[in-house]
Amino acid sequence: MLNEEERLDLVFRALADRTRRTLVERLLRGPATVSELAAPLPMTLAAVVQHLKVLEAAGIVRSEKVGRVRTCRIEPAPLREGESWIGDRRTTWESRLDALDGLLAAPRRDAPAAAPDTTEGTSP
Amino acid sequence: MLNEEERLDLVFRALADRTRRTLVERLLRGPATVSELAAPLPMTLAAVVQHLKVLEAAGIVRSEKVGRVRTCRIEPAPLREGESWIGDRRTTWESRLDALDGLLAAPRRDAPAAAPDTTEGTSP
DNA sequence: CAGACACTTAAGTAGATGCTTAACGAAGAG
DNA sequence: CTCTTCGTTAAGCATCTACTTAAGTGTCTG
Repeated sequence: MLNEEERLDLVFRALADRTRRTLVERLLRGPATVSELAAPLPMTLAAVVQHLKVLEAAGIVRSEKVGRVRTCRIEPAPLREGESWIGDRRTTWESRLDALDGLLAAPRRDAPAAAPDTTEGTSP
Repeated sequence: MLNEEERLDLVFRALADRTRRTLVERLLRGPATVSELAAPLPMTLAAVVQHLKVLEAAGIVRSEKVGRVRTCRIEPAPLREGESWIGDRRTTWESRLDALDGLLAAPRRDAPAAAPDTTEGTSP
């Protein structure tokens, strides 16, 4: 199985291509066959199949073949994982800013005066 | 200037690498110089500089040189843009599922019976 | 000034990506 | 059974990526 870092690699890499994002948006409206997905796109069906493999490797798309037709649908969990990774970090960032704000807005006499910059800096 | 699609390409591509995600996490704790960022990583400083260029191209990191030292910090807006792209799509997906749920849970006699599958499908 | 320091840039390389064409396999339709 | 349709697979190709080493450029420091 894949660990979290590997899954994030695959999810972000999958989303880092306009064609693949277009495929995702199409699939949000409902399942579709490979041909249906390829039809509006300015490339060969073979190329679309390759993009779908990238999305499947990331777990974003699941597909099933019936007869000669493969039907694809979205699997939302990996998208949620990518969204959360960013969201968690953004939250960290924002609460760090709030903490700094607090320090600047209500400086206490008994606390050390505000440092010139932020939290970090390699100590000598 | 970059349009939205190009910005998303750059943001997701920037996040699709474990080393760059590590750099982002380090910078969330506060600004850091190039050497500080490179120190814990198992690669040359030159490689780290190249990763930082990718992050800067995506707008995720901003940096400023004072004397011979370049200090880097996070710029949260592009992260938010990536997060929103995913979030908006996930919301679409979830409300689509809710709508389907509603149809299945409370089928009305005066409405057409539930279709075998979901919304879409190329009509004959 | 000399030398260390903090990058910067350039060139090279192995491997991945995003496509194409082309040949094939298997399922339905006439 | 033949012909299309739907998809798969392989090969090839130009480009991009993630590094490396090596040779700079400016900036402090003693």
